[in-house]
Amino acid sequence: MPAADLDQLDLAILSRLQEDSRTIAESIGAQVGLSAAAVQRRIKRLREAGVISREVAVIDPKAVGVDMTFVVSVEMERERIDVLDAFRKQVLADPAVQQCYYVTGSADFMLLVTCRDMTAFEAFTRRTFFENEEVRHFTTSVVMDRVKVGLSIPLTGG
Amino acid sequence: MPAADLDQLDLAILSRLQEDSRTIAESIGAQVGLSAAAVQRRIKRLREAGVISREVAVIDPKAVGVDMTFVVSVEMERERIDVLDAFRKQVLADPAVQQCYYVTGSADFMLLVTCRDMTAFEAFTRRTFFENEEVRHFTTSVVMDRVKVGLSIPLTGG
DNA sequence: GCTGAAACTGAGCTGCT
DNA sequence: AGCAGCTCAGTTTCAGC
Repeated sequence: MPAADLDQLDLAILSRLQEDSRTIAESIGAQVGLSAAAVQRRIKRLREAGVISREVAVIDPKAVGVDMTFVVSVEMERERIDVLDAFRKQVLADPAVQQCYYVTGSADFMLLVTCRDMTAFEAFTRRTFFENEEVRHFTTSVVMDRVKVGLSIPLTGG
Repeated sequence: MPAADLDQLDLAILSRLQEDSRTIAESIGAQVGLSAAAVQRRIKRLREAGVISREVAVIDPKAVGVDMTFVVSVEMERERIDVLDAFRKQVLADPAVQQCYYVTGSADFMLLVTCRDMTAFEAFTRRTFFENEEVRHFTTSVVMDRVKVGLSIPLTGG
């Protein structure tokens, strides 16, 4: 859903909601100079237009005993559409894979993987890479610190 | 806030909320076999305990005219605490940086950067890398496809 | 068209059992 | 934990700009 025409008020509303989706409309309205009802109407439109694609709870990984994060770059044997699509489907179905990007450069895919422990990660590498003939090479980096974690979009400047 | 003691009901609730934080308690209760009030009480506890760290709106980048994503690996000149901390602060303050991880391996940091266009990305590389004496090397991969984008935590198995 | 005000609906909260 | 009532945010209606 590309290029909905958004004015400055919409951007201000989005900016607040991507920080905290539970912010009440009255608070946003007070900031941007709109009534609560007007803000809610805009939010509803933004949702229906797909500008707000979803609203999610972010869970502290440590609290649920998932404490390890890995950045994995993957190089496929051949860049064939069916091979790439098969890999896409595999990572989409794998709950350990938080994020997957198809990228230019020497690597084909960049993965962000979370696991309970090293054993779980080894199980992941086996099912994802070693048992896949089409994976030529993969490189793992262990995340020591999640310096910044977000899905926020830069709405101003950028 | 590590290792709150969560039972299967809590995990089921979290599982729903990290997909859609607007799911009403009654719907979750019907699924897990709890009253709406009980679900709401648990959600409140999960928030207060920090298990649910935040609730955010996910915005479609294309809808706001931000259409380019990059994966950037960064190698610092020296691994000194003050140098690393300074870089941390810089990326935390930069709205173009969605995610930043401090990692093991040849690279020191992995960044996920979103920009409106190539010009904006060039401006980012200048202010972040070229004007920073401590950055030895950086490698950019252009994201061609966001195969999977999420912050969800694998609550089962994993 | 989009706004603000007010009435309506519905979900979250709280006290009680 | 469940139930019932209360509270408050979101929704809809309406009139006005």
